[in-house]
Amino acid sequence: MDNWDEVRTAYQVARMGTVSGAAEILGVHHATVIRHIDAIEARLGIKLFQRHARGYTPTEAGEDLLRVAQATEDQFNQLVGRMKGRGDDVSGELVVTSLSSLAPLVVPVLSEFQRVHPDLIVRYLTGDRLFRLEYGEAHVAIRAGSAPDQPDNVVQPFITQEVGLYASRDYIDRYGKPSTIEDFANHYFVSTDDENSRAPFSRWLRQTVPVERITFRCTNNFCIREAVLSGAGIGFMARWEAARDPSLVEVIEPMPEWFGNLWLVTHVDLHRTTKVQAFLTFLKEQSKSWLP
Amino acid sequence: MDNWDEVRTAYQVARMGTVSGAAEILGVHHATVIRHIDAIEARLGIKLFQRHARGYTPTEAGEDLLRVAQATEDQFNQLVGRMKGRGDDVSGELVVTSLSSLAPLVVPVLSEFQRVHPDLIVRYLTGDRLFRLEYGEAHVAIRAGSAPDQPDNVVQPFITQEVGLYASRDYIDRYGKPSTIEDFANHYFVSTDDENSRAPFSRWLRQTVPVERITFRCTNNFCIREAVLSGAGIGFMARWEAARDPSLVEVIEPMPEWFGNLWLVTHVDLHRTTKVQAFLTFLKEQSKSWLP
DNA sequence: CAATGAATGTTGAAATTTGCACAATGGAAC
DNA sequence: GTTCCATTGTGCAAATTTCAACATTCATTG
Repeated sequence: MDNWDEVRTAYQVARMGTVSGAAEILGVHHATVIRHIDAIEARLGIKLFQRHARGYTPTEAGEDLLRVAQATEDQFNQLVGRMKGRGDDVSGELVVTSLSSLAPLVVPVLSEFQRVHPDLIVRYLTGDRLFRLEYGEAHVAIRAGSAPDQPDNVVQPFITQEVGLYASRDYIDRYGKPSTIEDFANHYFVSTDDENSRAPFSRWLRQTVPVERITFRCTNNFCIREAVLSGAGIGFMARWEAARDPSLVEVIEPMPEWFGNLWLVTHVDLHRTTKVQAFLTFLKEQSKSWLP
Repeated sequence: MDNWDEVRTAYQVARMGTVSGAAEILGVHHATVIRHIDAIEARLGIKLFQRHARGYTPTEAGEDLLRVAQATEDQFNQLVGRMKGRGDDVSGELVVTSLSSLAPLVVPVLSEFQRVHPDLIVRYLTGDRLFRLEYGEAHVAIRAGSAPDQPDNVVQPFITQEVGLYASRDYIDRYGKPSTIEDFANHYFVSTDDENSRAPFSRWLRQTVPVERITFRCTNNFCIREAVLSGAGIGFMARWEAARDPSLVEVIEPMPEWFGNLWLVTHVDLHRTTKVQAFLTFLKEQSKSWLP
């Protein structure tokens, strides 16, 4: 069965009983219909219709085809309905990925978004590796760093990630609070284990503080937070993150050069879909409350 | 969903994940595949695939289409299997029509044929009106008279219907047996009520015997037989029919001009099918035993 | 019984689709 | 980093399909 259009033509002829009627429904010339029928019969080597001057009467095989194609048309119509519906409202899956450190911000938004759209299934992917939009692994990505520049991706600025240098009250009580940057050489610092981290505050720390004073290093942002809270040293944290914990003390006034930008990235093929757009506007709206 | 071929193309792309792979399976150029995908997406206004350098990844809608089209292909393959199977062996329906007077001959043949092909459903149509092959009302017709000459029908000579003039022994005992044709004027005859009957023996009777001597007329062949058996008069019967009843006496030697030909007629579209051919050869084989 | 109308069937011209050649892209391996 | 390979994307000619107009057939109707 190499030509589904011919099946469709034969189906309409079987349904109508005449070539002309089928041609009108299909919106083609009746000669086309005749040729389709001749072609499919020749290819299968089976007569589907008995021809007479008053029309085409399906043979047993033709009746069988009629039933099958009827079901097929129903299936296709339902499919289109589902696809159109999916295009117009927000349902199905929404797959979002970000750095795991943003989870405390993103998860409440996703949760609320799901509550607004009960038909939606939310998948939030965080992990070591980057989930790739171009393979359909995610619909929306929240990325950090300099503006990504992939041709198939639609990138828009999201927020500026404001960070500060924090220590726990315990730490201040024990070692004092550094008053100047020069004083940093006498303190302990918590940072990422990745020496190539391109986060602006990481680079600033590497340039400003002697490496031997970075005495606690880990790969995961949650660990850094825990380390700072437990008094292991001074470390960078997002301001919104630090604000949640009253035991944290801002060591020095934040410097704008620490701040990095976050970007909202979508694949160009999905960017215009209602679902993705709905989520993007929702996300931007919610994020306004993240900064004072 | 106006173009089922494009659905099929999209299906293969979703299955393979690449345009090239789909093109190879479909036996078309990859440019064609790309154009089909573009066309169906444009028509539906829905993205089915995310394009990237390593291939096409189906979106949700694409996955949905994949499932539906997969089922469709299965259905079509099963359909072809059924149709081919039906073409190659003898099953389904076999619809035969004839003059009702031939039933005693035809029914045993049909019965035996059905026994040889247990999957077959036999429908034997006899009735006042002619069942028409060109509307698919029957697959095979056994017709009498001069060779039918319809363009869509395949006609082949079947047998010569040999008839004779019979009377019951009762009748002979009562009225004697006419020795010559001239003697007919003193006898009683049974015949059809149809004055326009074109059966050769009917015409011969109308020309040979005074109409007032045709004293028993009926529309049905069975009635004629019963009338002759009950001694109502002398009447024409098929020789095979008369041979079954020992109480019948052949009044005079049969004349060849009484005999009419029977024809096997099939619609041209069905004539070459295995089922019809199998029945025709079976019927001809069996009919050899009808004549001595 | 002739006229009518609705259907199929056939032919050449037009439009659409397809195939081919080549360019461009991006990932993977070395 | 460079090369290789598989893949997508595009312009143009060729092949195929489709359309339009006619001829034909057959049942119906007045």
